[in-house]
Amino acid sequence: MRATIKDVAKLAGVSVKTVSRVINNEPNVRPAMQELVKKAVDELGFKKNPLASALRGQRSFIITLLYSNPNPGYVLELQNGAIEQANAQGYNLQIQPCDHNQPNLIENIETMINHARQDGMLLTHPLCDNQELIKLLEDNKIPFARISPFNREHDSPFVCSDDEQAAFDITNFLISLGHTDIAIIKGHQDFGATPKRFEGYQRALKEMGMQVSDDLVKQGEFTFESGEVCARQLLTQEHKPTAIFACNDYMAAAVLKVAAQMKINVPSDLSVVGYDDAPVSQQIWPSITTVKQPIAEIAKHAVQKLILHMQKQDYSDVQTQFPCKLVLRNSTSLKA
Amino acid sequence: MRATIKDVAKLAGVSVKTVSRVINNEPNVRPAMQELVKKAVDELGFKKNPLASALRGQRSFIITLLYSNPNPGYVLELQNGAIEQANAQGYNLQIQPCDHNQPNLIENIETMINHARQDGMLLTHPLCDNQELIKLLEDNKIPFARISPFNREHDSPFVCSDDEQAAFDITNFLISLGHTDIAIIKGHQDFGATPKRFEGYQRALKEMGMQVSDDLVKQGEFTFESGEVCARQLLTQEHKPTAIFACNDYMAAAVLKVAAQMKINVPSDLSVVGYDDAPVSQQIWPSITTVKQPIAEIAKHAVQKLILHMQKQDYSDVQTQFPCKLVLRNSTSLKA
DNA sequence: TTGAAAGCGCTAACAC
DNA sequence: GTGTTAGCGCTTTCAA
Repeated sequence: MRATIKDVAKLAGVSVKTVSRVINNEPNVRPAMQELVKKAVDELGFKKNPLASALRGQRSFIITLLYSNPNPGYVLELQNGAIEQANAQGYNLQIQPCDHNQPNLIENIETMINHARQDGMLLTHPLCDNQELIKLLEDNKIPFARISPFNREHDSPFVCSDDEQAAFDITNFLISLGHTDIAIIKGHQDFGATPKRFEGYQRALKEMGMQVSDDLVKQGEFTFESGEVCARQLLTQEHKPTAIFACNDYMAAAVLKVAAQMKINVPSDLSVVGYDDAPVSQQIWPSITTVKQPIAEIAKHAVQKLILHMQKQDYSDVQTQFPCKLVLRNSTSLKA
Repeated sequence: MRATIKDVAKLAGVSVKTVSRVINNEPNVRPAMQELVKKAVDELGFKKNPLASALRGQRSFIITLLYSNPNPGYVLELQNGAIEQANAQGYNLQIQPCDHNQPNLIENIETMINHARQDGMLLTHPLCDNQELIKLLEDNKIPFARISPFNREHDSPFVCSDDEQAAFDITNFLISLGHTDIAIIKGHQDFGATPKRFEGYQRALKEMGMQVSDDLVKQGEFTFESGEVCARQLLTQEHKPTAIFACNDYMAAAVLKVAAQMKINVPSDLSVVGYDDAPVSQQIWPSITTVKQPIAEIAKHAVQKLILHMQKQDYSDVQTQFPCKLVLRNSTSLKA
C-alpha cells in the first residue's frame, strides 16, 4: 500500500500535524524538523492523497470548463490554456462539453455539478449568457468566471478579446488596400461576438466616410454551408463586392469555394478575410488573411481570475479585454 | 450546508447504512423503507458527496484520457466519445494533453498521476507504445486501455481501427477509377498507422497485379508543410502520378494547394484522397475524398474495456478493431 | 512551535 | 433485512 501521512510521521518521529504543515508549506515549523519530515517523505515515496485533503478541507482543487462550441481548434486552444494555468496553480481541470440547444441543458448540468464537486467553473459563450445557468450556479454557491460574455453587466469576473477593435482593424486593412465595396458575412445571431464584429466593420467604414450598404451585409451562421449561401448571393447580385469579410474562417473558406467555382480569382479579383485563425486558414490555397484571438491567454487569465474569485480575493483589476492580431496571408491584395 | 447521509437517516428514521444501501441501489432493503428513504432524499435535496465515497471506497470513479496529438478534430471527437461513455457508466473523464517529445515526459505524467488519483487511464498513440510509460503505470498498478497501439502484443486491452483495410479500400477506389500511377505520401514514422496504411496501399496495388514504384512513394510527416514538399516533388518529377493518396487530410490539402499553383486541375487532371475526414476536407474546394475512422466509437469501446479491466472482469471478447468508412467527395474522378 | 483529538461524509465489516 | 461501529487519509481546532 501507499504510504500515508501517519507512516511519515512515525518514521520522522513527529506528529501528523507537523507532517501536514511541512507538505502544505505552512509556517511555524523549525528548519530541522522540516528536513526530518522531507527525508521521511522521500524515503517512503509519500504522495498526499488529494481525495482525503479535498474531503477534509472542503475543497477539491477541481475547476470545470463548460463549453458548447463546434469549433475544434478554438476549443482545444481554450482547453490547453486553461489546463496549463490550472495545473500551475495546483488545480485540476475537468472539461465538460455540452450542447447549448439540448432540451434538458440545465438539468444535465446540475447532475454533472453534483457529480464533479468542483470548486469553481469556467463558462464560455454562449453558456455564460444563460440566465438559468447563472442562477443554478449562484444557488449552488459555485464561483464562476466567464469567457467572452455578451452581457458584461453581471458582477462576476470575465475575460474576452476585443472583437470590435479586431473587426475594425481588418476592415480597415481592406480599405487600405483600396477596397470600397466591402461586404460582410455576419456570424450566428446567438453569439455575442456577432454584433461586436459588425460594429467594428461599421465603424471602420464610417470613419473613412463610407456608407454601409445593406446589400453587402449578409447574415451567416458561422458554418461553411451558411458561408456558401451568402457568398453565392454576394457574388451573383448586381452590387458586387471586391472584398468580403467573413466573420469566421469556415465561412471565408466557403467564399473561396464559391469564387473558385465562379472562376473569380482570389485575391486578384476578390479579397477575402476571415476570423479565428482556424487550421483551415493555413491549409487552403490561397491561405486566408484572418484575425487571431489570444484564446490560450484568455483561458489562462480566466483561470487566474476564477481562482482569485474562489479565494474571495480582489480580481477587479486583472485585465479583462485582450487585443487580437491580424494574420496576413494570401487571400488579400490591392484592389485591381 | 448541504444535507448529508446522516440528515437523511434522521429524517427517514432509519440508519445511515440503510440510506447508503438505497442510494447505491444495493439489495436487501424492503420496498417500504426504500420509499421512506427516497422521500427524505428528495425533501432534503440530498446529493451524495463523491469525494467521501471515493475516499472510503478506495476508488475515485475518475478516468484519465492521456494524449499527445496535434489534430484538434481527432482529439475532440476522441474526448467526446470517451466522456459520453464514461458518464454513462458513472465515471468522470479527466483529460490530460501532453507532448510526447518533451524531455521530462514520464516525470510530468507521474506528477499528474499522483495529483489526479484516477482509477484507470486511456492511452492514445503514440503514448500507448511508450515502454517507460507502460512501466510507470504498471508499477503504480493503474489499469489502462490503449487506443490505436502500434505494438499489439502487450496483454492490456486495446481498441483500434483497421487502417490497413481502409488504406486498401481507398487505394482500390482509385484503381477502380482507372488510375495506374498512384502515389502515396506516407505519414510520420513515429505513428503506428503509418506502416499499416502503407501496407494497405501496397496490397491493393499487388492484388491488381500492379507494381509499387519507389518514386511514387514519399515520406511525409502528417503536416501541411511536409505534404507540400512531397506534392511538389511528385508533380515535378518525370514519373508523374495521376492520383495521390495522402495519408491524412492536411497533406491532401497541401497537394491541392500545389496543384492549384501549378494549374493542375483536381480532379480532372489529378485525383487526390486523404485520410481522417478532418474539417478541412469539407471546407476546401474541391472537397476531399477521404477515410473516416469511427473515433468516437473507438473511444467509447476503449472506455468500456477499461472499466471491465478495472473491475477485473473479462474484456477479451470485446471487439477490438473497427472498420473505417470511405467518404466520397469532389477531389476524385475517372482517369482522363 | 508542536501535538492530540475530532471529524469531513461516506462505506465495509460485522453484529443482530 | 437492518443497524452499529470503525475508519478511508487528511486538516482543523485547540491545548500545551
